[in-house]
Amino acid sequence: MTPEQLSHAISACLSDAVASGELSVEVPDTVRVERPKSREHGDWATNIALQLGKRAGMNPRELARLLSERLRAIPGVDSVDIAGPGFLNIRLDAAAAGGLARDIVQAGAAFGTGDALAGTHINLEFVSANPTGPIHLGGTRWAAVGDSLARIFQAQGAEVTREYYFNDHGAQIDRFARSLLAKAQGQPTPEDGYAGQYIDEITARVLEIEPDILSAADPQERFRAVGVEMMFGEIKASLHDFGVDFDVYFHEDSLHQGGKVEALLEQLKSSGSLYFDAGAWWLRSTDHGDDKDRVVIKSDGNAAYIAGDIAYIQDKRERGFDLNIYMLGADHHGYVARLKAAAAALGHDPACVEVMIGQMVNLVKDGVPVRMSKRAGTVVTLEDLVDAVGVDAARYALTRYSSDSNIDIDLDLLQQKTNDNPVFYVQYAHARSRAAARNAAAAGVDRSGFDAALLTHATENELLAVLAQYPHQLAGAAEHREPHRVARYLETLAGAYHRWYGATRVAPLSGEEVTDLNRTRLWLNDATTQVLANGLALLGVSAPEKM
RNA sequence: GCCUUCGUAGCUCAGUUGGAUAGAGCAGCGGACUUCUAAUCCGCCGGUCGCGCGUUCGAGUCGCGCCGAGGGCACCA
Repeated sequence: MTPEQLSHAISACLSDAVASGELSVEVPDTVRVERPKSREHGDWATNIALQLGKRAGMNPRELARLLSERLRAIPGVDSVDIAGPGFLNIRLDAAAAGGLARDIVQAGAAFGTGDALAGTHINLEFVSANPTGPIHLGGTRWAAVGDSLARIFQAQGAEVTREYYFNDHGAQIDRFARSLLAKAQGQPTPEDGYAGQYIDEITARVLEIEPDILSAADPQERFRAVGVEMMFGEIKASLHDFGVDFDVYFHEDSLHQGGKVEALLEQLKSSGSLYFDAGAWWLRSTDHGDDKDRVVIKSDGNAAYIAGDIAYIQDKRERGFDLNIYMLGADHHGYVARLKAAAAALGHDPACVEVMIGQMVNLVKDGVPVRMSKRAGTVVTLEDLVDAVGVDAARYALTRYSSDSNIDIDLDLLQQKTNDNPVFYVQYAHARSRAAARNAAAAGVDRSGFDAALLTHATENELLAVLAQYPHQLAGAAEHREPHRVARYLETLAGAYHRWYGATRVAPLSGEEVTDLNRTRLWLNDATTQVLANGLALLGVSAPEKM
């Protein structure tokens, strides 16, 4: 019996009590069932009596008593105790708890998935780094977190489009092109230009493709066209090697081609969505929490940058997305209000725009923060990180922390102490369970028999309980947009598995006969393998057969 | 000044939407492999949850005010 099933059973008990007239309260849709911190408090606990006591006008302990009598009658429930102010502590019999092992194996990759987001079309925009250089650590964090989040959404039934917005329209692209041109001409980096080894490399490659580029009519334009395309290629390749592939690479330039932005702005002007003041046209972003309204059309008649954002949202809506999520760095948190205001001006519900603000990744060297500067060429890139620790460790390290917290990356430390990375703890649990299965097979243990009542060891009770929490953890990760919950859960699961492994055996000792206990434990072993694999897949981390 | 994120063990961080005695890893100390992987496990040590009020049966979690750290506050893109 899973916590979900128990939750439903408790709801049914509440409804029954209402029907019999012993209770008068609105029965909630879901009853929260938790794993108590202390094992003395049973397998599962609920505080539902405390929550409903006031609304029902009843002493919580009395309400708990009504519930406990009904719960005891449910098959699989071993005992129900009332504790403290009205907690219900529930114990299941081993057979009821152990059935989960078989359920998980049979569900396979589908175990843990849900339908909370079924039918929802989500546009998830992340990374979106300017094509003026390689992806740095900040972008790498969003690549890992964003891709994982996309996988988590899909596991809840959503249709997800991973989108990358290329800012290839503005002045920073010109600076990039000027930097390439200057390099090719043997001149120093322009005042506001970009420097770094990658500039040298891109320049050299452009010259290789177009040897006569410097004598072209407009060499800077040629460098812009070829160099930017080359940078796109580099970025896409790095992300692909990182296990992140976008469905759509959206070019800002495409919004401006054919006067689309201008036409949309005219429409907004005439519909009264923008207002005119002091020679400029403004967006009412203060309605959505901004400090001040934002200029959309400057007094010189040109569109401000935000005009592109407005057109972009409109484009996304026209492509049919219910939910448009922007993953931005903390240095862009001021964009939240204007993006929501943009949606509102277009006549959309601002709730269709959701902005996730993630904190910064800092580079640390010998315990001292180091400023990363693209122009100075001191950036640490996605490729640097992968070269140092590999894709699995890099993705895991970036995904296991809440996006709300800053993270410090010390490249030297990561290189020296890779074994401290918890990813190995989780991966090892998977590899170990696979080894246990191989050995079991060699000893003649198969899954022909299953008797859940045999799973009585304390570590088995614990492992089953942790396994049972996976669907809820996954749903929470999707709901809160927090992939780190999956990583933390996997660490807990790996711990429960390692303890079980140390305390029991799947395969019989040599000379012993294969029993149903061995077979049943193989189910439990394989169930753990499955959940570890399912969770690691959501993080984009491999689940090795051997380590 | 305003907005925003953070402040939990020596260090890095969780904390299941307000529950019972606040957890894990690392670091430190002490144990466990003549049988499925010791990249593991067990034990010990370690806390005024930044500070103060408030909300209520109950606060690390919610509200307000301070203190401290990071990031923002353009008719730039």
